[in-house]
Amino acid sequence: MKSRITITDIAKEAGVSTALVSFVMSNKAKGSREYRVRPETEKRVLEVAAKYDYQPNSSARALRSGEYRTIGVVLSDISNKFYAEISRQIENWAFHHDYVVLFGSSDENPKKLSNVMKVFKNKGVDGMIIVPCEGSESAISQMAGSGMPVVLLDRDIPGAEFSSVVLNNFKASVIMTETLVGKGFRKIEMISYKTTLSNIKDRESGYLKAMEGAGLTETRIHRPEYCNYREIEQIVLDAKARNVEALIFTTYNMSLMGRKAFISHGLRVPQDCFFACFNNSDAFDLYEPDILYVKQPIEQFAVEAMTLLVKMINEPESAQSCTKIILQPEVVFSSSEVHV
Amino acid sequence: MKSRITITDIAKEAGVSTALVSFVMSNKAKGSREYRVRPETEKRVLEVAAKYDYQPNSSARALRSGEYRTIGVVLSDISNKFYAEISRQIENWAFHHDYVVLFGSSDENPKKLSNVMKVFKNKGVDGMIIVPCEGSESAISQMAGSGMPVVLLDRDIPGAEFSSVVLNNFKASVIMTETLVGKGFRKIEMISYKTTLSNIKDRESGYLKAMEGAGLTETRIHRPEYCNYREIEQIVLDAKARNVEALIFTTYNMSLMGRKAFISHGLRVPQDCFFACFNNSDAFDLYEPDILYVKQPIEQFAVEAMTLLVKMINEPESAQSCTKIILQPEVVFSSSEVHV
DNA sequence: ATGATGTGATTAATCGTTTTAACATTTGTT
DNA sequence: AACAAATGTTAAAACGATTAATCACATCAT
Repeated sequence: MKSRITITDIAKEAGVSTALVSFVMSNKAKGSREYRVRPETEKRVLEVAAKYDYQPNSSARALRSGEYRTIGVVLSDISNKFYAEISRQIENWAFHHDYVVLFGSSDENPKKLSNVMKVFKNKGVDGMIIVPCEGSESAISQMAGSGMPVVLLDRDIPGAEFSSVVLNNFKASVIMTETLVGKGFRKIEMISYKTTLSNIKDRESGYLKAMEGAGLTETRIHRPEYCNYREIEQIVLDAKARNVEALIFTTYNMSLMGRKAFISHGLRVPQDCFFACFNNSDAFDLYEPDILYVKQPIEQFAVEAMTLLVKMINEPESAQSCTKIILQPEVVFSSSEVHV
Repeated sequence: MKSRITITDIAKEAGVSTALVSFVMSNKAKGSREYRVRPETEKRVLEVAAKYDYQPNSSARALRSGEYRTIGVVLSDISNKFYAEISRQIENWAFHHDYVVLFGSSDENPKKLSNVMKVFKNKGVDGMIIVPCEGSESAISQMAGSGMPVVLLDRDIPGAEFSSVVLNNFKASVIMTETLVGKGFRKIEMISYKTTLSNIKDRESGYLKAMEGAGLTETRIHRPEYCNYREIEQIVLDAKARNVEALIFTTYNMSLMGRKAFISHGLRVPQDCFFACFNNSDAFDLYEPDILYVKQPIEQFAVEAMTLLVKMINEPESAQSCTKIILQPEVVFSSSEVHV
């Protein structure tokens, strides 16, 4: 039973000290004047390491150096398609940058979010990417305050000093509304919900701003109490009765329920009422080429967030100043393409 | 700048040795005769630990004990809805059992799968849950052979001695086919693809078996070369021309393309041709209450796999014998319910 | 009184790295 | 030639836990 081979084995076989092996393996400052290892020694060590497929023990490394090369990601729900896709991109980035990712879901529950963060911190992560939920500000604040690099994703907490990567939801909403106006619709309403989170609030103000800009004073934002199907259905039916020409749904789940209501009651797009939303779904692509939606730059979300986070990790002084990255939205019509 | 507090701090404050603190914290064999700590001492240690919110450093613990309390999960693609939902359940189970989960995607590429497994092993996981892909047998074999507990999920590799948790795909396919026969269809065909993976092969044999059982000799399994939309579309159109009464799609992606083809060419379900598949989609629920599909027991997948894996981790002797868990399928009609 | 047994707690080695400080050796400068 | 600076390399001390071995003491049967 040959057990795992260690740095000592390599050092012995290469005829050098463990320190040298460590220097070579973690080729810190390689190329700089600081890196002082004779090329032939380096070659010898590398050869031995390769021969035994030596990989430094990450626990030992983490224990000694305090670097984990692990990122914690807390989403509201990883089974939500949007977050699942972001997770995929984050994982991909991490894989290519020698990081490893822990995923957790908050269920939109601040207590759960706080617990998951604690578990991650305790487990040892160098930083966290968080999709904040309603009421999670203090927990996140505490975590960031304890020195943990944190980047908010998708949603920002207005007024709070966190680094974040979010879509320009305001602009997206403006473009979307203007597009609808451009198609000749005048009676446009929005279905949203009561929240303090930035992404939704920005979508609301974008709508109002664009309506005002178009000289349309008749605006309306519905904010159902529980956001369940019955409420959404009621709003849709009511809108139809009042001859609303277009409905904008601000969340993925509500837009799914909205589509269901449309279909159940035979509302056709675009003839009866136009349908616009902020996240695409297979369901829409498949059946309705005339839906307007915001194309989320999934990969960019992941890359920007990870890059920013890693920078904060590596340059603690930069971690103090908070950086807000705002991604450009793209508003498109459902492509009718099936992506597989 | 107060740094992380350690076991030594706790020991000092409680006036005991670090060993004692360790005993108390990891209350091994609590209750058994082995656990020899005076209750009042234990209480004192616990109080001090609570006071400082002490959490043992997991790197140090892992380094010394070899236990990571971390599971590696390698799926084909975490952004695939089915796997995203499984991930959610796995994460949930882990959270409640004090484990943490690393997720990775193989992209159905055995080389990538092998790399991700290596990264996970090197990072330190106690065991892995793997969705194998075509050609990954040797890599998984090697990993399992090196002593790493491994449980296959969703797909099994026929003939290989791996523990696994899979659906009874054969039975699902039989039920599905019988249901279609029961609805009066006789000309039923299947759209599958060339593979060695168990789940697909079982679906094929289930279909053939049920058809034979019903005395229907006219069977046909299509196996498109590249499984792209053009091929699927062609098969669907051809089937329509030949008055095929029902089509069974064996994979999620192909069923999406199939639906697309149905819709593009105005085929209605059930009037023109019936549609059956093995994974539900939002898209189907939303628009077609008459689709037949296999309801995958998502939570059971996760719970069974994790339970089995943890058992293998904790009882190395049991890890030798391979356990195959077969989950019961449920075949249902698209519910027309929107789940949010 | 003696040795055996049981109980509660401690000592110190160990896990596999990283990293600081020091040690040689070579090179460069005057 | 003498000393400084640069270049390679190493010894040894961490990092923060776990755990085998040991110890000190009390209890108890003989």
